[in-house]
Amino acid sequence: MVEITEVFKMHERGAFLLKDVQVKNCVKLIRIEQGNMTQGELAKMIGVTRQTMNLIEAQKYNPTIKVCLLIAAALHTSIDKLFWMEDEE
Amino acid sequence: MVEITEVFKMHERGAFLLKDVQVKNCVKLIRIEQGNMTQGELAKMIGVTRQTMNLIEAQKYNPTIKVCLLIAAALHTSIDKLFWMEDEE
DNA sequence: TACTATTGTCACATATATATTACTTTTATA
DNA sequence: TATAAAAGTAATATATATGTGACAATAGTA
Repeated sequence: MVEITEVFKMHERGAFLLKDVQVKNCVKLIRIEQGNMTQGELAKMIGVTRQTMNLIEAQKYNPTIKVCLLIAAALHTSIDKLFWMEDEE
Repeated sequence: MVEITEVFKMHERGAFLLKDVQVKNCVKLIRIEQGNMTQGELAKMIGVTRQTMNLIEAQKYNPTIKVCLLIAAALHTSIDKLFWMEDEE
């Protein structure tokens, strides 16, 4: 896992971070911990489909900040604890 | 401004939050405070266009978590400090 | 005032987040 | 084991985030 300060140094070297960085999340872990709700329940709470929630948990989507804020609220946590950046590969 | 706990109570009442909630941010304020860089400079650092950064600061876009994480890193802060939810209207 | 940098904005094109429907695979539980 | 619930996934459609190019409006500065 790359620290934010480390990622910041990357672009100081001139890299275009948007393409070099990959977003990870622990939504599934926290969903199970927090009340053990299902993907479908969480999805319904925030107003997206179960399939969308599935893809977000599988880290195949780059969700919008709106959806992320709603997930964080539903799981009683913060975005900073749910999503972070890693190096590509 | 609506507290996260308050927003959470909304969906406990059965609301579909995705359509009822609106995302606000203070990117422009923090960009000026943090080294007084321009929209164009910030955009280049994270690899989006100046126009995209302009629309994000004007709160006309619902940016992806990836872009938000990069903005937070570039501005030496966290997503939780840059983005929050408010009631529609 | 004049000149320049910065910001705002528009029209159009493209990529992708999300929805919908349906099906298979896995997990839990009787 | 058998059955159902949950999760994974695929195809297709739609909405929208983002890119590109251009130009107007604003702010800063000589």
